[in-house]
Amino acid sequence: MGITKSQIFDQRQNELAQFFKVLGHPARIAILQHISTQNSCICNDLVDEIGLAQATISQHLKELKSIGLLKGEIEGKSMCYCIDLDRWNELQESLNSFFNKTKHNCC
Amino acid sequence: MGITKSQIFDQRQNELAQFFKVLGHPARIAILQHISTQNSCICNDLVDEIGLAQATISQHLKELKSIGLLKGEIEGKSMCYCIDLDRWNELQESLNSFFNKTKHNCC
DNA sequence: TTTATATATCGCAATATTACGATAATAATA
DNA sequence: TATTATTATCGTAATATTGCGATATATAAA
Repeated sequence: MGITKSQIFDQRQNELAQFFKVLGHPARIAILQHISTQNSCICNDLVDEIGLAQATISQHLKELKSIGLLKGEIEGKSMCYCIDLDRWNELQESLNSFFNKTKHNCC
Repeated sequence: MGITKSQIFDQRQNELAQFFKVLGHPARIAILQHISTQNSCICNDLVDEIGLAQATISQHLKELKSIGLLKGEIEGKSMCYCIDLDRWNELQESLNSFFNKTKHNCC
């Protein structure tokens, strides 16, 4: 197997899980943290900073883009990757909503 | 490869990522949601409710236990799995702290 | 135009995850 | 004690993820 049975869950559950999944890698956490400490955010910095190969960083950036957390603009010969603040806040709310709705104590 | 280079990240980054990773599967989201709607929380219910095999549910429960989100007590011949509310709140705070510290706009 | 720089994508190998049937372990019940 | 019910674990197959070198692409600079 190895394939997640997405069809037995609803869209909200799949989306929420996908979002958590993308954040579920230390390199992607580190990338977000590094970007947030900078005023300019260029991929090349990340390769030196994080210590993974350029191809690997590029792949992680792609996943962060896939859930809308990063937006990238071409700036000269490099890319300017930044956190999309609207999406960031939206996801934080979405996630807090899950936490607040789900918490329950029975034991 | 396929192996995450945890050693190049700090403990906080690895922990945070691990936490996100465990929540990054729709079955585990569904399990938490289902448990939170019940006063008694028994694994056997989950198998019918979620639609995955008993062995699979048991595996997912184990992962949720691994980050402390669930606590289980033996109750007769079945298990009572519940959300550990202290840990739940702790993780929610930890996660909000990450979101609040990391958000930044440069573009 | 040529060269250098920056990023994305492809292809692959190693490892991890997901799912499940079979079976073990444990406790209640007949 | 034998049976039934519930959950955990083992073994395995299918698929996904991680990471990287090689290469393609695109822009700036020489």
